[in-house]
Amino acid sequence: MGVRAQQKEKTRRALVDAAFNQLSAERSFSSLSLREVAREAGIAPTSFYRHFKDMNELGLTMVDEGGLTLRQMMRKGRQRAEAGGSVIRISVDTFIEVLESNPNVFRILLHERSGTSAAFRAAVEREIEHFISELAHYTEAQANRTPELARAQAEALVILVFNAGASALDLKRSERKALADQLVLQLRMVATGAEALQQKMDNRT
Amino acid sequence: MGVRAQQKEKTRRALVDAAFNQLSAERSFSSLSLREVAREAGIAPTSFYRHFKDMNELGLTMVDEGGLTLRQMMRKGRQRAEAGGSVIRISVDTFIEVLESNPNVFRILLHERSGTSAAFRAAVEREIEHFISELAHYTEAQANRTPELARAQAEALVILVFNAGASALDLKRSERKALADQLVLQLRMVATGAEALQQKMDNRT
DNA sequence: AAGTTGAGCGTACATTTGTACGCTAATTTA
DNA sequence: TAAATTAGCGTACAAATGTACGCTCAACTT
Repeated sequence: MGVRAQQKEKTRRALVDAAFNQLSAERSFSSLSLREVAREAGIAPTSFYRHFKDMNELGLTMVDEGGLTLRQMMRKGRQRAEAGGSVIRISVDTFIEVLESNPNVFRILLHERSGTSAAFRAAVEREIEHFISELAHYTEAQANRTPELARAQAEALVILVFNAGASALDLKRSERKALADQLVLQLRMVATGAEALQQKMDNRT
Repeated sequence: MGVRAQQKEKTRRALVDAAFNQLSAERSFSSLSLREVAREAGIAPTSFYRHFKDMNELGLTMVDEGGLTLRQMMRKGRQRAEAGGSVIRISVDTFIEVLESNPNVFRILLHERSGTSAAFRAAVEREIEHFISELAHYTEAQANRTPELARAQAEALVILVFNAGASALDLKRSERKALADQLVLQLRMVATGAEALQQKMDNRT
């Protein structure tokens, strides 16, 4: 890669990072202005356009990138689970850790999921869908579920986890422990219930 | 109430209604400007302040009012369920109807739940909490659950329902049917799972 | 009847925003 | 080496926003 392309990439990163850094509990992506992001990245407002068509394009980039980061981290955590122990417990703990080290990635996904732009909502849904289908395949193989049931189960699990994540963002570290415990209980409910429904169906035939 | 107070109340309503009417899939509350709302309500921008300290105060009013509306409608629907039939199925159908006739009430709750203002998030959480505790009490009595388990179950149910609601807002009527079916399945999972966990606990003693 | 209150208005202003346009200077290409 | 490309900048402008201020006049109070 030439010197020029390298520098361009660097500036682009600066923009993405600037945007991520400006996110907080009080500041959503859609409340950021192009000028603010450019200012934080240390470039002139008009230079922004050399990298993104508009703020929307930057936001979609962030969603994609964020979703990828999250999935990579969760996958790493899953390897821990293979060493033995409760899959649910370990996954929840991993999730909380991921959440704590990437709160802003999480925030943009959560907020734009119910956001004002169809493109954003679709992008977030796509990321969540990745989680769901990974999990559904896992469960289908592991627990011998009907595809339909596996899908419904996986979706329920992911939704509960994400929602707990949203709550966790507003909690102190000490309160997060209780939240995690309650989440584990709920996930067990779903898993147990899915198992029971599956057996009922199997016995019918 | 005097003529004067009556007129004031009327204008206040016009403001609240104007704000609700401007909400849509493409327009969130936080993207509304004070001037837009005033314009739609047919008053001068500066007159807005005779009714609300700022847009924040208007928004909180809308959340409270919206939550109340939703709960009243769901309660009415529950009476239908008492006539017999699956509680879950009837509740889900009621919910979809409520959603369809009040999409904007729903939108503001969903969006501000992950919003940028702590006051908003707290207000929405309060409304959701109402749903959860109503349901938890119902389950505790009906199905003889531990308070802890009843709470976890109720929370899981409400979260799944709200999330399905968020998805439903983006769907055509025909696709909503499938969504409702999947939701029913998930709710049954939780209910069945909770029952199984409860029995396991009971047998331990 | 006289005085007070307050809802609604119009004017005004400082800020912030997105973006069009044309320039510069360094890198890349030929 | 000469020509072409392009990242980044500065200037400029129209549009929109929140809100301060002071006025009016109908409704209420005394």
